[in-house]
Amino acid sequence: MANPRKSTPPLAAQPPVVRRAAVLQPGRSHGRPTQATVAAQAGVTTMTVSRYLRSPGLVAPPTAARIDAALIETGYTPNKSAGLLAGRRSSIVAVIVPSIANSIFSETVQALSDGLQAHELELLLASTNYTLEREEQQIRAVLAWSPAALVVTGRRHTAAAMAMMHQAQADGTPVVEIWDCEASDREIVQIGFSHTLVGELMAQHLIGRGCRDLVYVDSAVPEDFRAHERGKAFAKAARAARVPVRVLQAPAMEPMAAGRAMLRQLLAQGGQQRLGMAFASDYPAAGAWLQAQDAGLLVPGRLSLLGFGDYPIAAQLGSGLSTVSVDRRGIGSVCARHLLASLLSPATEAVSPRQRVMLPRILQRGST
Amino acid sequence: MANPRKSTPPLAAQPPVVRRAAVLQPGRSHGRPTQATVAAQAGVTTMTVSRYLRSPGLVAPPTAARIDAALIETGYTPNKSAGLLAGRRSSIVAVIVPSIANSIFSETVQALSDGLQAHELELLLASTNYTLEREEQQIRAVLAWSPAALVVTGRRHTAAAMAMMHQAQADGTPVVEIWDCEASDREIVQIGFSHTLVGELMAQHLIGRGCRDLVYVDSAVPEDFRAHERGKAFAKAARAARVPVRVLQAPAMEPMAAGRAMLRQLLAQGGQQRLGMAFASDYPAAGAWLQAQDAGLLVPGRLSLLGFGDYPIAAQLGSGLSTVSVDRRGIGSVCARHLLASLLSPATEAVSPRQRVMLPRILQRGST
DNA sequence: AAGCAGGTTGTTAGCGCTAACATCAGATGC
DNA sequence: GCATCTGATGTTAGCGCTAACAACCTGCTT
Repeated sequence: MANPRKSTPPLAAQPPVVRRAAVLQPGRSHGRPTQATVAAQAGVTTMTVSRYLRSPGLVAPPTAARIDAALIETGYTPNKSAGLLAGRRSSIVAVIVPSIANSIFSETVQALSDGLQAHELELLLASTNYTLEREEQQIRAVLAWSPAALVVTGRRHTAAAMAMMHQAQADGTPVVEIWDCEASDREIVQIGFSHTLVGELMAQHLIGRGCRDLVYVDSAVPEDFRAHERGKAFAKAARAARVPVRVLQAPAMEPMAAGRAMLRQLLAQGGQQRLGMAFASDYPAAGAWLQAQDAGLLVPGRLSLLGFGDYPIAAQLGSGLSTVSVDRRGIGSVCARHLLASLLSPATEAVSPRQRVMLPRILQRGST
Repeated sequence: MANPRKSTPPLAAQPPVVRRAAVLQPGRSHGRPTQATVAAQAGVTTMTVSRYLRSPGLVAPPTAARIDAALIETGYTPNKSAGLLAGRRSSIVAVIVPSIANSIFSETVQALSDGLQAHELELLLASTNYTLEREEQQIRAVLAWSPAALVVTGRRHTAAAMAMMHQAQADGTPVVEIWDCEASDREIVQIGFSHTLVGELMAQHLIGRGCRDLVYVDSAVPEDFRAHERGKAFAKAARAARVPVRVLQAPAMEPMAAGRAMLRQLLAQGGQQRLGMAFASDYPAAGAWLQAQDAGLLVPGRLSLLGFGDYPIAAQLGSGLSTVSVDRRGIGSVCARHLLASLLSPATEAVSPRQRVMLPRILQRGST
């Protein structure tokens, strides 16, 4: 196979420096340096480069030094797609939340991200805008990246989404549902808390504080199932205690403004009983608190306000807004730990508890 | 090469149904159905399946129908890694923000995500926790996925990060800096606003409202360069107008609480001039507003408060908190549009404006 | 009847990387 | 001195998909 022409310069003649543009075929390559570029530079084969990158201990120190130099000189960046395709080891964790902007989830995502970063896992984030249909699409889309794990929000999904989740789990991909913890007949790990329990606690607290007319101000978002579920449990618990209760849907506007509007509306209707209002989140509750203050209403005398989420604002309003504290960051960090554990030892995954229940707590402050 | 043994069953003998588990080699395949599975089921080659998936118009209707059926029956999920490797067409947009939890960025990310979703682009999100070093790592990590585009926050980066960004851009990957718009000698597209201008506007506004003692309450985060920059410009503008000015760093605590603490501290120091406080964001400003109210301080008589960001809370506090409105969602949607445009026609990218400047506006409300 | 356009499908090769095995020198044991 | 082992590197073959092109089959022209 040697070139017959004598005048051909010997192949061994070291070219000065292997440059970026020196692509072999102009065809399909995109010009970025690959392991082959590095290998040529270091005078080894790609396998040795690959080996060095993944387990440096396996290559001899002098070779390692040459590869190191070549890595720097070429400015090599690994190609994860190729690595994933060849090695079937993914470093992506797919996370699907209803909303990125909503701080209720973003803190959980942040904690999850923090927990995974140390282990070189990256986040593929998708939002559903509170739509099951969109969630199904997003699950389908992220699964195409063969993620190392899949994290979804809540326990309600379309049938197709459910099927994909089970399929993924059967294929060995850990699947976790966060922010909910209820139905336990399924095989999906859940990390969160019971929204039914939250609703009950909220009702009990307001009743215990002497409220004799209860209102739950529900989320205006149709597919915010968890808020609705809290409302349902709230109403049920109130009825069980024979306290009049209404579940009202907040108007579809900015949450704090919606809280103000709801209180205005209720006050316009009159009623002399001690009113207890529970909200789907602290924001409308804070709005109502500000509205009550502007109206000179006695809180918690005439009106008790109870939020949900323990956002910073709740602690800052006057003597404080009572609320339900749920460990938003905790869900993310527990999830991260769970994923790391089951990725490291897939066998134990089936054994580990199917649910990680976090306990919501009522934080009583000045508003109740 | 034919098998010499006569008794070998003919290879052409059609197996009843190609099932999931029927992998050819037990070796490296992971069992998920591939285009080959679908192709076998539909009686065509993988190329036809691939073609159908990407441009259905190119395959004959009867074939299309068979492939469709096979797709459903096998439950095929594409493998994006393989597609990316073979086709060099990425559907990932990498976004790097200082913090996911911070709603200042999450709304931008949400808008960006919304803008990209219609075009089947997905988000690879990474957060730097306000560290340039971490940002560099994250850029390196996301580039390994050959993203279709790279979005980073701000214009300050490590030298290595900068080099990677320029390299990526040279390789044809659009790179955008969001949330800043200042240095224009570089080749990176910027979408945002001038934080210097914001600082000047804030100072001018407070001076114009009669404040004769100015304070800028700066972010406690060391690498929140943009907040510092607003503070610097604020101080400079105040000095130019010969108004006494201080730049104080907020204590490292929850932002609203920090705002309260700062006001307490300032009041303890005395001073009778009309005090004008500007904040790095609406949250500490809101904290100070609540603190002023608790202390019975006359706002805006004795004290003027000016926030930044126009968060919902600013509009809800009593007669309103004056603030600087910046189009957080707008940055994301403009960025999405820009990316889509330059991905569709890479040629025009160089021609298009290097900066998309958004204008901050002072929203005067009850607090100034 | 040969040729040719146009639509449909197949063949080949390779994207960049890694698993599994093969190779080969040098060190060790008996 | 020869088998054996060990450590370092190379070879081969693919992961699942797609670009480029080749092949084929109509139907239609000349």
